[in-house]
Parts: sequence; C-alpha cells; structure tokens
Amino acid sequence: MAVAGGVTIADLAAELGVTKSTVSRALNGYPDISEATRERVRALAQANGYLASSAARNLKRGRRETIGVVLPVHSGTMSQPFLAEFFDAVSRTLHASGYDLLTATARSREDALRTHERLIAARKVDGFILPRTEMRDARVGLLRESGVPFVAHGRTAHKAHHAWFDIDNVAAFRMAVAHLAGLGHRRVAFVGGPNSFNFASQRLEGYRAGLREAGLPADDSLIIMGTLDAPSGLESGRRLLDLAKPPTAIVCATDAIAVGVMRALTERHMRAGRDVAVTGYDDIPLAAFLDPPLTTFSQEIEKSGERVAGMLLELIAGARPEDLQELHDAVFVRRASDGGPLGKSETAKRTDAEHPH
Amino acid sequence: MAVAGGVTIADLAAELGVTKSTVSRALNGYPDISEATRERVRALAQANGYLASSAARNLKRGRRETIGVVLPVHSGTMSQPFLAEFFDAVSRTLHASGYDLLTATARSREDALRTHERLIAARKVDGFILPRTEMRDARVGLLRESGVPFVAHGRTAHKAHHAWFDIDNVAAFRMAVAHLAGLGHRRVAFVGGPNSFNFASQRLEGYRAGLREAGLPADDSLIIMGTLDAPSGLESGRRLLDLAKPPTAIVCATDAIAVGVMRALTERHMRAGRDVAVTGYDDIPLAAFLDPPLTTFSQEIEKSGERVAGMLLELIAGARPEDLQELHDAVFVRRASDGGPLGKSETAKRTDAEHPH
DNA sequence: AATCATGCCGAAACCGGTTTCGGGATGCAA
DNA sequence: TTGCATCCCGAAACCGGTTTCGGCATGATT
Repeated sequence: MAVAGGVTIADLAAELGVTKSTVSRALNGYPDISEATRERVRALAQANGYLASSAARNLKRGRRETIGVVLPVHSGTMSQPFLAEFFDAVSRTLHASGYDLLTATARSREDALRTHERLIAARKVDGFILPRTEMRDARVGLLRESGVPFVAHGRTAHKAHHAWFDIDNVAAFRMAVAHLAGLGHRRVAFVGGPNSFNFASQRLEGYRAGLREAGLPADDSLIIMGTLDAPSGLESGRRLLDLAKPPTAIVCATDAIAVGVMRALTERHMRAGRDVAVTGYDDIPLAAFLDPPLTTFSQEIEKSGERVAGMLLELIAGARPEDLQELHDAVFVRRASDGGPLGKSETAKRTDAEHPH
Repeated sequence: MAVAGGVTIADLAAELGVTKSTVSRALNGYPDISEATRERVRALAQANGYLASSAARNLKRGRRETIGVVLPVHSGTMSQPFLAEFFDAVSRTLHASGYDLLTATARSREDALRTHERLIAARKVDGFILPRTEMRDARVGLLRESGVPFVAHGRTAHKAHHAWFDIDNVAAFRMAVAHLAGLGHRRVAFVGGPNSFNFASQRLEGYRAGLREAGLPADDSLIIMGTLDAPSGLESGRRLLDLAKPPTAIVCATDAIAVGVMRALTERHMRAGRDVAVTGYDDIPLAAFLDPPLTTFSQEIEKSGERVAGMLLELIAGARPEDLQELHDAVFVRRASDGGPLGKSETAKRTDAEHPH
C-alpha cells in the first residue's frame, strides 16, 4: 500500500493529464472548472486519500488552521477537573471549521508568555484561547500588541477591549451565602484560592457581597485563602474548626477544597450537612458520591467549550471583540452537605433522602 | 509596534545587505558563515523577534515538528483524571526537542481513525501518541501501514511490532488480591469496566490470577463489569451487597468506581475498611481525602508522559520500535479503606490513624 | 609566479500548494 | 463570415523558508 499522505497535487495532475492549477481549483470549488473534470479530479483524489499539505496551503494563504491553547499548570492550578470535556467541545467546534488545536502547558506566567510569543513568531497558530485569566493578565497585552485574535476564558482588567467568555462567579457565591443565611446561618466562612486568578477572587467577592446583602457581619477570621486543592481545604478546615467561635457553614471555592474541609470535619467526628454546612463549586463527577453528597455549583463546560471556540472562529472571521463578550450563570446543585445550623432538624432527613439515583 | 511574526527572512536579508541563504545558514549553524556575519544576523533576528515560519521551513524539510494525540472520550472513558499532568510532561519533553503537541478528541473508534487519517494525509504531524489501547486496535494497523511513527500507551495484540509504554496492571491487581487474602478475606469481588480497553481487561486478569495464587475459588457472581465511573460503581456495589453471600472485600478497577462502591456501603450504613474492604486504582488527588481514605495504586504519570514522548522522539530519530517497549509498575498506596474481614480489630485502629498529614 | 585549497557567500532551484493572468475553443448574435 | 462573450484550463509567479551548486577572494604551497 502506498504511504498515505505521500501523494502530491503534482502526482494527481500528471495522472489526469492536467495541470496543478486545475486540480487545485477543482478541489477548492472554483466555478471555472467543468463538472466533468471536477468529478474526475475528486474521484482520483478520493481514491488516493489525497489531502492538500497543510504546510504548503497555509504558506501561500497565510493561514495556519490551528488554534493554540497553553494551559497554566502552576501555583495550585493543577487541578483541571474538566479538561477532557472542555477540549472535546473546543476541538469539535474547531474541527467543524477546519481548525485543529495545538496545546502546550506552562509552569509559570513567564513560561506561558514565552510560549505564546514563540507560537506567534513561528506562525503556528491563527489565534489563542486563554484559560484562567488574571486581572492584570500579561497575555492579553502581548496578544493585543501582536494583533493575534484570542478569546479569554474569564474577564480581565481590559475586558472592554477583548473577547471573553466568563461564568458569573460573583452571582454564584452571593447565592450560596444567601442560601445559607436563609437556612439560619450567621457565621459562614469562606475558603478560597490564590486571588491572582480572576475566578478565585470573584468567588471571594461574591461571598462578601452575599454577606452584606444578608446583613451578616464580615469577619476576616472566617476567610482563609490557600490553594484550590483538597490538602489546602483540609488545612483550612482545621483552622476554622479550631477557632474560638467556629463557623456553622463553610463556603468553598472549589469542590476539591470542600472535600478537604469535609475531611477536617471527619477528623473531629463531625459531619457536613449535620454539624456544619459545606458547599463547593465545580460539580466534579464525584461530588454526588461523596459522603454526604456535596452541594455545589455546576458549569456547563461543554457549552463553555463550544462558545469559546465559536467566538474565536467569529473573531478570525472578522467580528469585533467588543461584540463577543458573554457572561453565563453557574447552576446551583443542592445535595446534602448543606443544611441549617446545628439543632435544626430539617437537615438530617435530607441527608439520607438525597442519595444519588 | 511591529506585528510580531510579520518579519520574513527576506526582510532580514535586505536589512543586512546579504541574501536569504546567508541568513538561513547563519541561523541554522552552518559552518561556512563567518562568525562576524553570523553574529550580525543573530542580533537582528533577535531584535525583530524573528523565528522561521514553521510552515515554510517544514514544507522544504518534510517535517512537521508536531506530534498528534487524539484522545478517546467515548464509552465510559471520559474520566481522564491526570490529563493535565500527562499533557504537561509530554508537552515539556516534546518542546525540548522543538516539537509541539496537536490534540484532538474522538467520540468513537471510527472517529478516532478518521482523525488519524486526516492528520496524516494533511501532513500535520510527525507521529502519534496512542492513549488507551485496545487489544485489537485499528489505530496501530492504520499507523503501521502509513509508516507514521507512534508509541502506544498500553500494549496491543501486535505489541511485538510497535513501541509501547505500559503499566503492569496485572501485577497490581494480583497484588491487591494477595494483600486482601493475606488479611483473611476469602470472598473478594471485582468491579471493572469495559474489557475492550486493555488496561481494564488486564485488571480483571490480575484479579483472577490473584485469586488463583491465593487458592481462592473463582466465583463469577463476584465479578461485575460496568463502566469506569462512580455511578457504575454505586450500581455494582449495590448488586454485590444484595448477594445472598456478599463479598467481604471489593477490588475496584478505578478510584471512581471505588467511590461509587463506598457510597453503596454508606447507603446501608456500612463503612469501607470496617465492614467491607475496598481498594481502588489511580490515586486520584481526592483519594487521600475520602472517608475513609482510599487504599489504591498510583502511577507516576509524570514519568509516563516523559517516557512516552521521549520514546516517540527516539523513534522519529530512527530507533527501532522493538527496542522501545517498557513495562512499569504501579505502586501500592495503602490507606484506610481496606482491612481484615468483619470482626478483626486491626482495621478500626488504622482507620483513624492514617488520616492525611 | 602559478596552483590550489579554503573560507565565505550569492544565485537559483525546490518544497507543494494557491492564485493571477491570459489565451484557445466554443457558441451565439450581428 | 465576423465579432464577442463564455467556458475551461494552462503557464507562471508566489508564499518563506532550505539546500545545492558554484564562484570570488584570500592565503598557503611549490
């Protein structure tokens, strides 16, 4: 069998007794090719599994048919619960328009910056997806200067001037606090991650707003900032429970943190949803199967991926960044790790009633 | 500011008063360029952020400087716990040799096959990483015919003829059973996933071998095959516990399954590590924070990623596939979800002793 | 002084496509 | 018939690099 990909446009042309131009035009749908020869060309191309070399085509056309995404794996960011799902959605919608996805990882901001620069200079990509934005994000400066299209997954300080897709973290955490306050809690704590990441600081902001709106006092000893993972959650949980006046509810910035916090409860023979209310964020696949099942927020990552990729394609097609800015809501998923303050009885019933399935 | 990436080799040449050839040779370290001009060229290139267009260079050189990986997201495979870590390791070692990573997703075997064909025909990649092999894997057939270098993450029926990197799942699950048998268990169950995936069927195989070696009877009612996620684990756990003679230990093919099984225990007011021993596989970040902390197996995914990528680079450099075949061991991580059969006292002590940190 | 190797660089072909330009048939109206 | 638009397609330039080939100086050799 012939090695796939080895056949060139010249081979096809020779075989058919026409020139490269004809083959190219036939395959690319130019109108000035007779239906007869177009069909002959198509058939032979099909038979030989011919596809134009992307390097050759893009050299002339000035396109790359490739989108870049460099994902940060530093500073407590490693946990990427839905990476596969996100990539799937992105990759599918890109592919529908003939684009592929180039991925790299970065272990620091500088690393990320260098990688973007390299991919731009080597002309390997037509645009970028920026995961996990920070408020002052050097990446947007670089990309705006270079004129490379990009859509940020999250807002930045320059949000007015670039395309972005974001989830309303503030609203979600306001609602979490409102929910707990409604259950009667007055000491609700927050366990978060590094504020450099936008989504993390927005969650804290939402928590604070929720407190204000519920008329609850702000108590800085009830706010603990660590990383976004379970070990940090465990540590933070211990500190909160060691307080002279421990909280009766703990709002966690991620499900992983919540798992750590619940572990801290277990250590003290306490239980989330009975002794202390705990909420998370992410709705990881395991959330419904924890003990107790975790009350949390879910983002529709599939839709996120589709929109982010879709917006980027629109941008490349010429849309204005100002017209591509979308804020979506997370959805509250109430399970059994929340509940009223100790003593209220409503909780105990629900704890066992809401097992999965 | 000049748009980065816009400068071509011709621009540099004109600016310096030399020809493209000189610039190219200077930058690529040819010996027949005087040190003086080489330095002039370097300086100007540096100043302008010049990098050769990968499309142009690769068109001539016949290389792509890109590796492809299309990851299956179908049939209970969606859970990819360590995707970010794996990508990070792969991407780093590839980049050290000037390669980038092109990723796509596939929702079915056919989809995956088509994507590989397309990337080959369009000459977008120099080689592939094949995640999650199956015994009879159509991808290896395709790639071997096309002569495209690849390393399989997992063995296949043709393992003698291609490069592969694998974890010894059989050994791990033999050991799990041996461990449980050593604790006194005689009815140990297995909850697994679709046997089409090699690693899944190897785990079952290891379980069976472990049973034999421990002199325990094989009981097919103690084997449940579902998917690799928590919902399936819950369902399987329920079925096992409903048995007339339920198992005293349950070996799970993944941590996610184990979480589901532990949930089934909770439903019945039982507890892993006390009433029934449970083991998992993967050592997901949350494993140590479950209640009780999960006994499981850990793979060194960072090393896996480095080796897989490294092997592929060696292959591209000319190494023979037969010389690139590596089998590594998973490492047993004992925590608190296992323990002797009901009544033995050793368990209860450890359950609380082995909290994290 | 003639010869030759060596150092250094220019000219041009080439990779595999796309695209511009132009021109030969063909058909139809004048 | 002649003129002219239309339909198709060939010729060649071009994209931005790399690489082969060759040639001019220069210094060393005899």
